[in-house]
Amino acid sequence: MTFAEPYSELDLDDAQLRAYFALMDVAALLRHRVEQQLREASDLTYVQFKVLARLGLDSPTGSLRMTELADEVVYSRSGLTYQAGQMEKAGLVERSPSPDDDRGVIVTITEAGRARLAKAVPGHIEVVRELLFTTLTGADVGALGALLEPVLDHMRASPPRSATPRRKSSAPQA
Amino acid sequence: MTFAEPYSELDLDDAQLRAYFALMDVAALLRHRVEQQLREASDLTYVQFKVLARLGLDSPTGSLRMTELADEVVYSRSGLTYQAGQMEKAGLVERSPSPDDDRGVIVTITEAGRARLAKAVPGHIEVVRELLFTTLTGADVGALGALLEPVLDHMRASPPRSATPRRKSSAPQA
DNA sequence: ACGTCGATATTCACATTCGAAGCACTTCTG
DNA sequence: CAGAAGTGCTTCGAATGTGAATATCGACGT
Repeated sequence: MTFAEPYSELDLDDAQLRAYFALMDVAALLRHRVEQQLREASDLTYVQFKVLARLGLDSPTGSLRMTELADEVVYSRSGLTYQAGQMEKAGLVERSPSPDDDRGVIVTITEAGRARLAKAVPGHIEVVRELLFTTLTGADVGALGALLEPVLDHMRASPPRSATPRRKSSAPQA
Repeated sequence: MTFAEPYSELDLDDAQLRAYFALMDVAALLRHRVEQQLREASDLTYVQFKVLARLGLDSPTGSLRMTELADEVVYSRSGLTYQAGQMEKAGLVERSPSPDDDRGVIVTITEAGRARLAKAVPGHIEVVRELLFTTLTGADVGALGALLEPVLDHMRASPPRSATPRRKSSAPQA
């Protein structure tokens, strides 16, 4: 895959293309495999796993607001509403109105949710270790993280989009 | 997010967790932004863009078999059938029976498809450059590719799954 | 206090994807 | 060559995710 030729100024060089494709493909494949493993071993989606992990491992109280979860796990509010519904039906989480803010909803992991999470974690880790880390040395892993974390910060900081600032277009005609 | 505590043996160390999450989050965010940009600028999906790029830039003849495309772009045959249908309806590709193999189908990019691709490429590159490459030096880019490509090879080589080889289970009692 | 604006969550219609089943053709085997 | 097994693609049903529209509530200025 080469975007070459007619776009000289805008082109990405070969190393950039390789890095870009490798990144996207590795992540997509890894996610696909992880998803399979979770489905078979614990009947969970990757998204559901992330929700449970966030609630059960990172939150002292075991609960978080819908919005906060949505921003981390999915790219739309409605997507989380759907998943929260599914997981509530399955008894993995509970929804309750926020005490401070009457329009807020707080999601809390249940005991069953914690159990499911505990059941899922080892297999999940196993897949990640096998697929992602067997070919990487300890130094590689450190380097990879060091390379990607600034990128992540940059992405989170940059505005979602709108107004692609085309260089010195004094007045966009129509 | 820490998978720590009760899974000592199976745990991932901190550097591994950070690399794993950074990788997944960077890829997910990048894909989301790219998808937005493509949608707005050229009314294409990421998947559709990949199909057009593969056909229009990598293939001398501008055509490939369904299966080949499916393996690269999506994780199921039916998924590609759907997209091929959409793109054919939009006039971006054509489907014709394979000469060698009467059950095979060959997808070919049309002139309109090439035009759409040409229209989409610069903006796509712009987003990738801005989001992924502004914080990386030339050396970083090389390192990232060098780190990830072996991983990709490893993943593609390892069997999709089935029979999780549990160490020395002499006979699976079914 | 009132009205406006922004934020929160949900509902709805729609698009995309997957897996299983089915069809048509090819290849292998006897 | 005939039957069996395998391939390539499509159809179908179900699951998931998104954005737009909606309803409710909080914050703020007048």
